[in-house]
Amino acid sequence: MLRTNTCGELNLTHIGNKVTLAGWVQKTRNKGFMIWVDLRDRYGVTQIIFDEERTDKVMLEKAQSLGREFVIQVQGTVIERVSKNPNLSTGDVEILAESFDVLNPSKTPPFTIESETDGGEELRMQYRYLDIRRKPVRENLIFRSKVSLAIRNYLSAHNFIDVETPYLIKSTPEGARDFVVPSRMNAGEFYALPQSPQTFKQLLMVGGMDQYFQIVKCFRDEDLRADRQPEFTQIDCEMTFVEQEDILTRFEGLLKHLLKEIKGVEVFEFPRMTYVEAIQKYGNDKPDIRFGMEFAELNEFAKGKGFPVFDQQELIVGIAVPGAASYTRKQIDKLIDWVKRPQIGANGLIWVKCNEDGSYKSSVDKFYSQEDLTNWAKQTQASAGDLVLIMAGETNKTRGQLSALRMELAEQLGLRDPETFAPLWVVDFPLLEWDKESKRYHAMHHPFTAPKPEQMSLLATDPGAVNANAYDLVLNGNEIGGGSIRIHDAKVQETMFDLLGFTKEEAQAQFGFLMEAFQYGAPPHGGIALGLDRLVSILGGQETIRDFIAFPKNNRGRDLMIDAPASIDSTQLEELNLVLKQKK
RNA sequence: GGUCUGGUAGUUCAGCUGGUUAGAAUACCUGCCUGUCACGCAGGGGGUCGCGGGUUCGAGUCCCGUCCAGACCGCCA
Repeated sequence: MLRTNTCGELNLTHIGNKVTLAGWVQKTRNKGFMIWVDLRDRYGVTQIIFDEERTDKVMLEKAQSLGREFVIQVQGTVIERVSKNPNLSTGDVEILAESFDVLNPSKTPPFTIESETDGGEELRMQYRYLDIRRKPVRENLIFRSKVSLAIRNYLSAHNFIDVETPYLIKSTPEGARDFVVPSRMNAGEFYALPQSPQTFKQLLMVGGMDQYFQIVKCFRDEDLRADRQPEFTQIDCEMTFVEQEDILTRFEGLLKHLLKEIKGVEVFEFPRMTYVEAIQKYGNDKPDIRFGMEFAELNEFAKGKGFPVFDQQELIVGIAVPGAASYTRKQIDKLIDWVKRPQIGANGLIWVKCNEDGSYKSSVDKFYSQEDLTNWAKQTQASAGDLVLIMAGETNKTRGQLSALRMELAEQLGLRDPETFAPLWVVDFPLLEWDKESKRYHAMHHPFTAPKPEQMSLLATDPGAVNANAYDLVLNGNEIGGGSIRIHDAKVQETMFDLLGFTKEEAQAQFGFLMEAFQYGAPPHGGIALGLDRLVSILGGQETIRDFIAFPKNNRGRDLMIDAPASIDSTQLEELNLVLKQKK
């Protein structure tokens, strides 16, 4: 071993010990008569001291040349500090250096290796190995490892078996765009990287594995966001002989376990909300319920009073913003500008101030009486001092816009406390979704999702009205997981493919293996997949997942460090049968 | 595919309605400093203002194009 101790463990109990430490030079402080070196490793920082009285002259001089991020090995004695540093776990002691070696010098790093670095995003990604030396990133990765272990422990304790499924599989047109891998040995043919191990985990159930899990990379070739990477990690699970309730209970248990183990937070039973309710009350299917501001539909209280802007609209809907009645004209105008931005695309915003004296002041006083405004306030559950904000327009669009406004206001008002955890289940998703562009139904979840058994007959008459045994786990306004009870009957699966516009031949070509498997005693089964990156970042109190991934890609899918993707040479292309060979 | 924001010293940024030699902080280098820990003090080096074109007597600043980065919409079963 090149060291006897780490840089994070020495304290007063080690006084007098001869130790050898190895690590990176975080910083040197040179007073001439004395040089302090902060030596850093994964475990912490320990101060090394060289001084003109106790240190050999040659060594003192050599210590002057130590630069940031040099890797050194130091031998010395643990001594008590004259002036201690309470901010450091090792702050009571220091190492009086007796000898040291530079194991490897370092160029001056392009940004400071500090918690509050001066480096921008792009540079940090380009030199990610330096970025990972920084405490926040390092701790995020350690945190992820802890969460991951807690998940394995919980699932193992509940009899789940970890099984690996293949990465080189077959492309299917449903769902996200696939990443594709050319096959050298099968000219002109391609593998696809899995968007999820969906069919394989179902086949594991047919194979009698009973309860499966895998913490697994999945790949989707779609545009990225702060919380979306082209390759991401899922906690993929499937259970046999279960109903929806069994899965909700088990995975509610998992999240409770994580919150308790990792955050020390006790959460009681998760609320359940239907998809329809979520859309009506929050304008989206992943509501943040850490705060109120629920939607109130005001059609019957606002139409027919001679205000033309409202009269012609499909939906009039409002929210009460707590304590915002004191907003100035300027502040309100800023909100109106915000919703009018092309990203939101609203026409405007009607406001009502609920004054402390019980009166109302609004932007539409010309059209509405105090009584009307009282009704609006009542519907939105506004109390004195609140500001009611109202939007109107086409139903889906308006809900989406108000939902964006609700989140923005909550952000501004500090209602999105990262250390508060408000999980819930959203249930009863529609089975199918009508796609205007392709003029056909799409599976809302995926094509293997089972319809509600009692609605089976509707499948033939009114498929759009059928709900699925599908559910999402939502945490603080983020979808962190989703799943369903699956179809295990070959005939039902065939009907489903038919509804989704597959011909018999297409269904057979793409999913024949699955429908065949269903004919050999496939058991009822269902499952769920949770996004690990997102879950970890939310538990870690952050919005972007990138700093919980060791080597993430940027918003164009590039790895700035290794500079991928990159072109490949013509020999490789030829081998893969991607270009025609030149005749010689 | 679209909308928006940004690109100026190693780095993070400032630079007004276009006007002499483009600044600050930090990092880096040198010197000083008897207990530092965001050390302090004095000094120094460091710039093709992303790239290309245009307008102008004059462009970091205005216009067009382009590249790069970030956020969002579409997309993500």
